[in-house]
Amino acid sequence: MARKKVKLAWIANDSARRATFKKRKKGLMKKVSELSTLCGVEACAIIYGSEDPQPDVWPSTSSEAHRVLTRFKSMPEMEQSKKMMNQEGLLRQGISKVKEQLKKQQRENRKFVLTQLMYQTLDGKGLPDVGTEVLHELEDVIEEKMKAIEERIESLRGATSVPSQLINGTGVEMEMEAVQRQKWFMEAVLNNPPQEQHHHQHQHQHQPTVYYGNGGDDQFANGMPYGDHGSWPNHFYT
Amino acid sequence: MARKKVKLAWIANDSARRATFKKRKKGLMKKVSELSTLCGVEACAIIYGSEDPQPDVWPSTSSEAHRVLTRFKSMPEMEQSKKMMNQEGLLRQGISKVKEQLKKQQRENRKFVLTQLMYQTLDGKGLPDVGTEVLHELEDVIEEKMKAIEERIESLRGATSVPSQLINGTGVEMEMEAVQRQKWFMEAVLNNPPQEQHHHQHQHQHQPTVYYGNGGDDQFANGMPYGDHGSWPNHFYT
DNA sequence: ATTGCTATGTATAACAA
DNA sequence: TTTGTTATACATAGCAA
Repeated sequence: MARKKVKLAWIANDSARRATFKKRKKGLMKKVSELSTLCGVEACAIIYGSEDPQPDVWPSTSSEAHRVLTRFKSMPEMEQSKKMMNQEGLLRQGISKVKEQLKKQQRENRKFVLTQLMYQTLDGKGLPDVGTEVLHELEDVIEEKMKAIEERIESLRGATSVPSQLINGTGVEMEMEAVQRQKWFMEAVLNNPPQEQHHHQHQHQHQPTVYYGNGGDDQFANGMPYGDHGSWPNHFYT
Repeated sequence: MARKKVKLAWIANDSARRATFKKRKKGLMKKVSELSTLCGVEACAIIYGSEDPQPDVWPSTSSEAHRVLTRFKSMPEMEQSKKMMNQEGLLRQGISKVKEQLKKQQRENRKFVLTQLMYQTLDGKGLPDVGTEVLHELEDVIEEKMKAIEERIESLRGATSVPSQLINGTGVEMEMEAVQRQKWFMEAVLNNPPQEQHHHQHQHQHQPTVYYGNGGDDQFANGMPYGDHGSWPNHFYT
């Protein structure tokens, strides 16, 4: 069972490496042939086994292979290297991937935090001293939540043909009301000229870690709402 | 959703074919590079797009590609680019940096989620069905919180020489009690033989994204608690 | 080493935005 | 068209015979 994720590195164990090589070579050849067939393009793969001086080649008929190779070699190097997928390309791809993940997570984080904020307020904890931008985001979250609730009600009414009276008791409507109230509250807050926000720089010393970064698209920026850019979740308690 | 078995034949539809070509080419390149890395063999792939006269090629530098091709044609070897190493090094460094951030954030996330969990339980919401490992983590968070509270009390007593009676009313002691209660509750839970945790494989379909990877220290793993690996935050509400 | 098996990791087809 | 998402098909690591 393929239980591990397989470290992308030279496999030291001899027999394991050979086994992997065999399996993967086969798979690779299949892929090349598939690509060639499905998309009707010329393709070629050459693989040298560690010991065998005889490489495995696709396509099988060397005439075809030679055709591809010749075509390749007959073109100036400058042009050749343009589209080459090299280690560098793969690495860049890797970075992008991680960075993408990071951003994705940050988005999810923010949403989670906002949801928490919403429920806290619903619980009567009061809304922390957040900026207008945050309030707008909150609004979006609430809207989304409302929509979800409405859909839930719809499905209850429609799919199972439940009499509307029976929906009482599911708690859905109460929740909806609460959210609705919250929404109005939000609007009220937003329509009030927001006071100047101080940045009590040194009152947050006991907060956990604080990252810098601004959520822009800089190389390695971090967009978590935790930063020093406004008042945030850590203010809720403690 | 890959619902079809994909007939192994030329894809007539133009845009579909292009899309497939793009995806599969990328996958193929990755495979080639993996094979080369894992088994330490020389390999090369050349793919001509149906329109672009420029082929996509692996491996990296044209010199490397040529080396393979040349070997295939029994020709002298070409030299290796050295600039590559530097570039590669820098890129790897970049990946490390981003990955580190990712991990840091993940830790932070987890802590935040745990804190929320703690307060939710304090609010009498009840503890969700989490595993023992999570409970242990919760314990740590609570401990840390207790410590912070105690320190706060100390500073109040010491620094400003406030009579202990006046500390009542700051809410600190009440909170401390609550946390203490919580702690005991935790211990009670922990001492109860934890029920077998099912992994309702197909009951979480509405969870957000699930990444591959297992949170180990693999190349591009993702260790967020959000995944499919247990019961988590999304279960708290709605 | 080879073959066969199966639990997992990955690739990607069909959609959706 | 590109990008993102999800359900499936597919590839293959680790084992055992």
